[in-house]
Amino acid sequence: MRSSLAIVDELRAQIFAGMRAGDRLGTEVELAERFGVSRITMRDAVRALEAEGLVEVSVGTRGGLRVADGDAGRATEALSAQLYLQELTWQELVDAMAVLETATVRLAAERATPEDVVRLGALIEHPLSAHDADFTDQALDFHQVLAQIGGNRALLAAVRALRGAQRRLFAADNTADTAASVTEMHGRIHAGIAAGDADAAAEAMSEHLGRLRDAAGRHRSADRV
Amino acid sequence: MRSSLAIVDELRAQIFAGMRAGDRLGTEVELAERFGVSRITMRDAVRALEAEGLVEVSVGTRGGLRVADGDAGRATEALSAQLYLQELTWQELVDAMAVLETATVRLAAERATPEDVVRLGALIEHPLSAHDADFTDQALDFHQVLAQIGGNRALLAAVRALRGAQRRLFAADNTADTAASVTEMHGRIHAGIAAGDADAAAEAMSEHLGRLRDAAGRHRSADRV
DNA sequence: GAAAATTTGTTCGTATGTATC
DNA sequence: CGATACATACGAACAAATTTT
Repeated sequence: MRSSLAIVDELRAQIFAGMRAGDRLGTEVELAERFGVSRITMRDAVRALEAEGLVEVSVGTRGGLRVADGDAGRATEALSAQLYLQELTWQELVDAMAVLETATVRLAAERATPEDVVRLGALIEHPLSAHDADFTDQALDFHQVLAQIGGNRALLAAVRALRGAQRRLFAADNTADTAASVTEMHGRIHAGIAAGDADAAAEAMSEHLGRLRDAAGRHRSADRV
Repeated sequence: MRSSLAIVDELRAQIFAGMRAGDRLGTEVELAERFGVSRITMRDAVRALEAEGLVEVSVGTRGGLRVADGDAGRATEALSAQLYLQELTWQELVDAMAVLETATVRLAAERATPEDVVRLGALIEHPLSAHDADFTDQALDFHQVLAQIGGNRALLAAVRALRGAQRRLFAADNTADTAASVTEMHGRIHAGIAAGDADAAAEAMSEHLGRLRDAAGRHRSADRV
């Protein structure tokens, strides 16, 4: 058994037992001494904690380890990678999208500022064509910004975590038809958000997802994504 | 800039460019040579990839780095920690729960096997009292098993990711009244699942969440969890 | 702005534990 | 059981970055 794992567990527990973002944990050398290991072993633990997004490391005087201020980005990417590796079924993915996206689009419609409307609009202003490499990413950005505008960080993280699986799926399924449909539906969703009409936006989202489900889902509902 | 970070990025990209669980990435020494760094620097990258749950490391002949088979558990815990550190608002948490739990309870009602019903029932058979240290954990287990039965791994991961924030919140809000309400509502949800009645189960869940919202939410809707 | 102090980043060499054949 | 391949772990040292003086 690797001794750095025990250190990771102990420091994680320490953080959860009341520490807050920004609190100091000490330097590599101090911690190595405290746990009675070499600096190399301590570094193993530090890298793991850092990758988990739990600590931040800085060099120089007053540097060392600090409790990270929550940035779910890294952890969300890791979860996204896991869902990708787990090879979600098409069914699981569209179901999860339906649940999350109809919720975030309603929140977004209720809370969008004029700046938000502009930011969202920028993502549909210059629609890409189906064979453009960035097409899928731009479309996914639209949904992510929607979740951002919704303002619920837990739901935003969930939407982001789907990205890995979505990319694999949608990139494999890019026809001119679906691209046109996506562009049209995003436009209607944007209009609903701009008008502050949650029902209209949710209705457009629902139709958008329904089309995605029909277009590719018919012949692969049991397939892995 | 740390060179191990570039290595992490490159290997992550390589994994996403078509590799699958179990595929070999090489040994530490091979990879260190390939990237032109020392073994220690390579180890930094390995620890980070491992903490992200992307690779698995084994010793001995035929050992080295392999692409991990997706186990979302680790990444989900990391995300849970992040949402904890971000200090979600009470509002964000109950909204996210409402979205996720009403979806998973419906799926569970549709798909539960007799064994699932028994497993879920075991969690409400011996209700704990409010001052019991495990009360909150048992209640959260109930929701988690519900999501498991639902069979959607993306939604299950999202439900699990809320756990850190939920624990902090509910543990601080344990009165005998809420405990009684939780026990009663879980019982009704279980009955709905057992009967395969998605509407009844969803209705009970909705009331359950509504009570939680009312009970503690009145005086702290803007508070951090 | 320059020098000093602090701390991580990186390297080499070496020894040990562990899994596979 | 022995040989091999591999990660784990240690110590000493220098380079690079950052903050304080």
